[in-house]
Amino acid sequence: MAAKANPVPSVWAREQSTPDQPALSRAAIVREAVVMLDADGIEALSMRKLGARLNAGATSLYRHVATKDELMELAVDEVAAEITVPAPGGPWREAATEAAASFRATALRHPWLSSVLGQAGLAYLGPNLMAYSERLAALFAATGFPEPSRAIDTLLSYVIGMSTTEAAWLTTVARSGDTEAAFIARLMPAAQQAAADHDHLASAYADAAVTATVDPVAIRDAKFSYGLDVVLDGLEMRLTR
Amino acid sequence: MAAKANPVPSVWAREQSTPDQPALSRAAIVREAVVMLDADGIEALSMRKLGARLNAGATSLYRHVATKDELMELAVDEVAAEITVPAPGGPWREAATEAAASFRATALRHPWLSSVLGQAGLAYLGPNLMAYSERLAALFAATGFPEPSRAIDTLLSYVIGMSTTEAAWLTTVARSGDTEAAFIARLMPAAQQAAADHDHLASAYADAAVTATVDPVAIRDAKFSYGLDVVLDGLEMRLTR
DNA sequence: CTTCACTGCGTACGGCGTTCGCATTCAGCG
DNA sequence: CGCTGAATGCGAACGCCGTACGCAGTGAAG
Repeated sequence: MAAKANPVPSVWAREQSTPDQPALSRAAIVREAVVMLDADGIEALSMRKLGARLNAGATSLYRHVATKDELMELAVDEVAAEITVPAPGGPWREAATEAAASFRATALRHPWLSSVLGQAGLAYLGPNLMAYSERLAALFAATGFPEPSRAIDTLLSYVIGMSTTEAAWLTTVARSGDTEAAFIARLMPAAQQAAADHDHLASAYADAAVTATVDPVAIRDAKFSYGLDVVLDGLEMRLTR
Repeated sequence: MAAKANPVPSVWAREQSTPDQPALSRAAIVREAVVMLDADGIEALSMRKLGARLNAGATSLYRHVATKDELMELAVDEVAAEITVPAPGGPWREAATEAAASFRATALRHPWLSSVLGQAGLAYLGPNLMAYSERLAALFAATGFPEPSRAIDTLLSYVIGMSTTEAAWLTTVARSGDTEAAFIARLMPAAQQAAADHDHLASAYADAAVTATVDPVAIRDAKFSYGLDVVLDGLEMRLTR
C-alpha cells in the first residue's frame, strides 16, 4: 500500500514501516460505520466507501466482519450503549419516562436505527442490547409489576412505534434539504388536496398548517409525551391494582 | 418479442398478433409486486425479476412507474386498503380493538410493510392510506376525544411498534426454514448464554423457554392484546374525564 | 533463518436500479 | 384506406453493489 502510493518504483522511495493508522480492527470498523450511517443514512453505507474511509480496500473489511448484515448488527449494538435506564429505587414513573426519552433521543440521533429495526427487530443478542434489556427488567421488576415483561413490551412498543415514525419523517425532511418547518409548508398544499374529500382529515390538516410550521420540534415532543403518559397511566392501573 | 421467441428468422414462422397477456399496466405491476413481496420478502424484489414475472423486460416497467421507490409507495397503498376501521356509532372500545387487530393482521400478512415503514414512515399520501386515516379520525372524533389526533397517534404508535417487531421476528423465523416453536428452541441456548450474567433476563428466558415453544402464536396474540388494553385504558381516562 | 498464521488487497462475478435510443404498435384523422 | 404521431416495450450499457478467491507482505514463534 505504501509502495503503491508512490509512483516511483524504486526501493529508495519506499516509505518506512508506516503504521500510520491505528490499523484495521472490528471496533474501528464499527465505529466508522456508525459515523457514516449518522452522516448520510443507511443507503449511503457501502463496504467500498467504508473501506475507503479507513484507508483500506473494501474487501479488507471482511477479515474482521463476516458480512454487511453482521456489520449492521454490530452497529446497532454499538449505539444501543447510548440508551440509558435509571437504576431501580427512585420513583418508577419518572424512571420510565426517562428511559423512554433516552430511547427516543437515541433513535432520533441515529435515524437509520429505525430502518434496521423494521427489518431485523430486536432479536439481536449483542452485549449492549442485553444489558439494556436487563436494566429495563430490573427497573420493572423492582417496581412490583405482576408481569414485568408484559409491561416492558407494551412500553417499548409504544416508544419504538413513535420513534420509528418520527425518525422516518426526519429522514425524509433531511433528504429534502429544507428545514422541518419549511418542508411542512411546502408539503401542505399536496396534503390538503389529497385530504380534500375527507372531512376530518381536512380540518386536522388545517389545524396543523397553522401550528406545525411554527415550532415542529415542540409539537413532536408534546406528542411523544402525551402518548407516553397514556401508556404509563394504563400501566399504573395494573401496578396499584 | 414474438419473433425473438422463435429461433427461425423467417417471416413465415412469425406468430400472429398475440395480445396474450392483459398488457402491462401500473395496476398489474403493483399487484404482482405485492405478490412477490409477500412470497419472498423485500430483498427478493428486483425490477428485473418483477419484469420477468410479467413477461416483460425489466426496463419496460419504467413506462408505468417512475422509480422503484415509487413502486414501493404504491405497494404500500395497495395493501393499506386491507386495513379496516369500524364505522362510528358502536361501542368505541370494541371498534378501536377491531381496528388495531386489523392493522396488525395486515402487517403480519405483508411483513415487508414494516421494513418500508421504518424507512419512509406514514407520510405517504396514497388514496387508501388517506381513506384509512379519515376513518380513524371519524371514529375518534365521534367518540368525543378532546384531542382526537393525539389519541390516534398514541394508539397507532403502539400498534405500529408491536406489529413491526412481530413482523421482523416472523421474517427471521421464516428465513430460518423452521417452525416458530422449533426456531425458538434452537435459539434458546444462545439466548440463555448471552443472558447468563443478567439475573432478570435469565429468569425471564427460563420462563419463556417453557411456554414459548408450546404455542407461540397464542403468546403473541396475548401480548398484543395486553398492551392494547393498557393503551385503551389510558385513552379512556382522557375520554371520561 | 525458517516457518506459519494473519492481515490487506486486486481482481472478478453476478446482480442491482436506471438511462437512452431504437423498434413496434395502434388510435385517430385525412 | 393510408399516414402520422404518440404510447409502449425492450436490449444494451453505465456505474454501483456485496462478496469469493488467491496472492503478497509482515511479524512472531520456533
